[in-house]
Amino acid sequence: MWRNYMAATRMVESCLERQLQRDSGMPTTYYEIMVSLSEAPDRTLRMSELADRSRFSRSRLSHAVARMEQEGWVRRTECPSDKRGAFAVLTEEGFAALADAAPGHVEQVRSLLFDVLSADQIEQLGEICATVRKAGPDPYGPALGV
Amino acid sequence: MWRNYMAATRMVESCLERQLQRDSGMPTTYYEIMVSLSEAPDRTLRMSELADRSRFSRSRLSHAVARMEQEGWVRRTECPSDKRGAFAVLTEEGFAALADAAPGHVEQVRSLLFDVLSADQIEQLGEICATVRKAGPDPYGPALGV
DNA sequence: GAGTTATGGTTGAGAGCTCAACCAGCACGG
DNA sequence: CCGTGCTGGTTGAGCTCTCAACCATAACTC
Repeated sequence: MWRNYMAATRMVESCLERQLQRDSGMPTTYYEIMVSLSEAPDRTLRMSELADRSRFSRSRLSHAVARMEQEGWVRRTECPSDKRGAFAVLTEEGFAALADAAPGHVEQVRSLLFDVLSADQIEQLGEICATVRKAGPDPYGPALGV
Repeated sequence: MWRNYMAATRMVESCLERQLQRDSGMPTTYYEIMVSLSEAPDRTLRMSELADRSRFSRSRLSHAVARMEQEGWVRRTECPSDKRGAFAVLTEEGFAALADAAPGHVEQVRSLLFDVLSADQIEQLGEICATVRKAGPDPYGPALGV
């Protein structure tokens, strides 16, 4: 059962990663960051807020945003009220790239998971994931600040 | 529900990776490779066989084994019947390292997943994973030979 | 206010992964 | 046999991720 779990989750993850990389030239990480930004007011978020939402370490986010910035998808601006702080802003290009990537990605998710499961199973899986998530350590990641 | 799924599976994966790396200085990848080897007769497997079992690309496996070899956990030997071929053999040190790592890892799996779910849920999850896995592309990875 | 500690964020080195290119050795057709 | 194509496996470049160290600013304490 455990091996089944590993195999299944790995497969899903791997397929998603591959599809997104192939069709849109971005890792799922970046996709998720852009999704978070796109949902924020002004498509803008503090770096740390963004890190918390996506459950990424600050370091990881910093590297990622650096890369995305040079891709033209994101811009950094400084925070007036706290001079250490930084905002990340999703650019028009970024939004466009996201809009372009989304349908394929969503479709992949559907076809891998939702299409093959019964309504009951989807419900069950939701329940299970919620439980696991709540039971787990929080934050589970590289102790907050890293 | 989808976000729940992502959060939960990521959390599990991330915790496992971290625990293993911290306590035994190896990524889960290597752990799995060694498990496969430890279960094989003579703790020996052809590279390609090993790749198939762990669902890793040949390239990935090759890099991994190279690293593990210089860690002293694995040895390569050549195949007499097919001079292109190579065997990977789990060394005594490798076996010891695995034996050392296993309890903590297993405990982590239990505490993250099995302890928090009801027997029914575990059953359901098993069913779900089996379904997803069978429905997915096979092989899903970097088209066989890469 | 001055010194200390905490917080926001970045940086660099090291490690693993992917992808594409590659080199052997094998197998098959003529 | 000899070429042509497969198969087993390796290699190197480029990318992301982690971890630890770091800098600057903010907040707290006396």
